[in-house]
Amino acid sequence: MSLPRKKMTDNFPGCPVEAALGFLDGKWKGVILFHLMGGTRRFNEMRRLMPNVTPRMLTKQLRELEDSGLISRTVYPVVPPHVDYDLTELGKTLEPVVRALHSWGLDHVVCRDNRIETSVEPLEEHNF
Amino acid sequence: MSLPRKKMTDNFPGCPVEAALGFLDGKWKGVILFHLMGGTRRFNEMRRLMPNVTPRMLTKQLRELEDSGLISRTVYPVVPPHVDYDLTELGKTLEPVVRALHSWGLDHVVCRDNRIETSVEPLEEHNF
DNA sequence: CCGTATCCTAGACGATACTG
DNA sequence: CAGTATCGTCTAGGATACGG
Repeated sequence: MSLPRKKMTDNFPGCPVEAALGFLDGKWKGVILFHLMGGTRRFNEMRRLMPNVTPRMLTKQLRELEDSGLISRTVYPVVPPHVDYDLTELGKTLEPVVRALHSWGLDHVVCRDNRIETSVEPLEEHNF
Repeated sequence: MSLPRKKMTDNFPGCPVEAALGFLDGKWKGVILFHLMGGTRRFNEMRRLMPNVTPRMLTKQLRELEDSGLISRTVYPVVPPHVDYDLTELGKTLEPVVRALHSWGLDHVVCRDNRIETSVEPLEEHNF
């Protein structure tokens, strides 16, 4: 039986920090989680929040987060299609981590246009 | 505090979370920072702490962290060579982030022994 | 002790176009 | 609206060997 061929040498994290970062690996995962902390989001809503992410990459990162158990994908079989993305309970446990990252970024990095972005129009207020 | 940039050519992050993660990008940076939180470390000391990292990769990640302003490298011109790595003041500001990652890893991931599991929800396998 | 020097490959990431 | 399908580039990361 062929196991998914990836190098089996050190496939597994040797340290909790490495393990945790493994879940955030990927260019957009942290940002996706951050935006989902503001509540349910739909696909094109995310695209609007993250204008530089191509649909292909957004799909890929969302699927990986879903496979990791951090977010859920809910499909409503209607026309036009309606898909909701949410944090799972496990995903919500990452909030302190994402909050710490966000706080550090605010304190130590100047973002594009010198403008600080927060999640746009959150369904629930979250003050960081 | 000065405003560090990884590289001048880097795209500006569109979100503080993305910005912060940019500094931790790389397979071993988080773990390196974590170990340096325990105090000054020397090169081969780090190798012992991270047995799976090749010297090439360790050097590379250390240099990038240094370029980011998160760690300092102190060379003592003696024989045999003696080099100390430490967190800078900026690097120390990342401690809450690294601690959050570490804590999450401890709470939700079981490392070693060829298995990785979460304690919250059943997870499919991960390839790290 | 503390690294470099080469060489190599998988896959991450992006651009663009298309679809049920 | 919410994605796929292709194709292409680039580089992070590893294996191995050597050097001051």
